[in-house]
Amino acid sequence: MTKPRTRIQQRNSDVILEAALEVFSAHGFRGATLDQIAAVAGLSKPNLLYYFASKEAIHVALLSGLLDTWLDPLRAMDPEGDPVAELLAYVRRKLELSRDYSRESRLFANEMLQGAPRIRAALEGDLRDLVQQKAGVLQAWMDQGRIAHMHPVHLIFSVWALTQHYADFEVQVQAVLGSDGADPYPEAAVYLETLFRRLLTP
Amino acid sequence: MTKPRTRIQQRNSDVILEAALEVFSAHGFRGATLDQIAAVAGLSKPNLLYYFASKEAIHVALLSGLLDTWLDPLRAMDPEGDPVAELLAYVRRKLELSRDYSRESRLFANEMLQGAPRIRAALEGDLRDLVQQKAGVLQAWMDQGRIAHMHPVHLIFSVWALTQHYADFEVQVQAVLGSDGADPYPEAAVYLETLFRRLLTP
DNA sequence: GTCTATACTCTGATAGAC
DNA sequence: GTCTATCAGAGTATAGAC
Repeated sequence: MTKPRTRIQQRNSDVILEAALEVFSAHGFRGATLDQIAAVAGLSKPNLLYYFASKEAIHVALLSGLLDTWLDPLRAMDPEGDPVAELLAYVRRKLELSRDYSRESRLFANEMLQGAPRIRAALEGDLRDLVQQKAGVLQAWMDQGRIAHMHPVHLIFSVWALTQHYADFEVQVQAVLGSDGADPYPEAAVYLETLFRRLLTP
Repeated sequence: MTKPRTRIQQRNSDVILEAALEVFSAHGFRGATLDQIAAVAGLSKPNLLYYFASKEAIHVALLSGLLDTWLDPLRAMDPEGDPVAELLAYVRRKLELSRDYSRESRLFANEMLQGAPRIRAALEGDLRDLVQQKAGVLQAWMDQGRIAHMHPVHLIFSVWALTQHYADFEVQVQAVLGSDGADPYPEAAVYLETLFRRLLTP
């Protein structure tokens, strides 16, 4: 990862990362080539390697920080708020992430499928800690009878699985929902709100 | 795809496909190399290419037929049976697939993430038709008041997303659920049965 | 900072002996 | 049918001019 100083350097760095996101998310790490990234970025291949030490370095730069963004909606879940409202807001924000950052979702999914070689430490550290902490919050809400009883960690998994599905399996969703290129997200938002409302009501 | 005649040919074909599944599911199509597959299969690289015309041919051989296996549990959902029981049985069988065929699940997920270049036709044909047909069955059950009202296609997506998550994001599930290498599937089975029971009850 | 040219490695596929 | 040896192409990274 480079440490850009000037505006031009910052801008080119950003252009490269944007192009790399496009290519890595669509083809995976090995499937992507520097030629493709350079073409999308509108730069020459050696110029990419002037800003980043290696292909691997570009990939790492993309992944680091992504997990944080990904977990922000969960972090935002307020123990002092209304349980059902907090959870529904979490689901809604997570679905918006899937819609607005679907490439990031697929990049992350690619990494998971391959055993998370580059971010396993973060999974077993920050991610695990945050989930366990929020699971405690959920458990307290259940004990107070404010939401229905269930395994709190699997409940969080459900939010992830159901929302990310629309980004990661976008092709399949489109193929099934029809020939028309209609946006499935409004329907999904309504559906998921209904699902979680029914699930959580004590 | 070769057409094996003798038992030895059949057996080597199977050994190659098993090795290829192992490697492709862990690294994706481009990430996998014939050297790796040959090593796992215990054969030489040219010998692989005696049985299959190319790397691509091995991959296609794996994918074709996989979709069928994957959809069998949905096909088995009986319009004449008890709605809630049929759906819960579907969820249970799908979760068992995730547990017993997690590599196949990841192979499939890899293909989806990259836009399903090799099976898009099947998605827009057989898959779409089956889902639409079963969505009709679900809709009828809802109209009869036997299960709660919701979007039937998204309901099917939910089954897929929730069950496949345990195979595709296995690393993350393990990382979060703990240091102990405990099997998350029994818990998941109980959790998902509760979830769908609550969701479906009118 | 950016480019052209190129070195070098990896990998899919083939040739040909046995 | 299976192997060793090898080719040809792709792809990462570097050298060096401008």
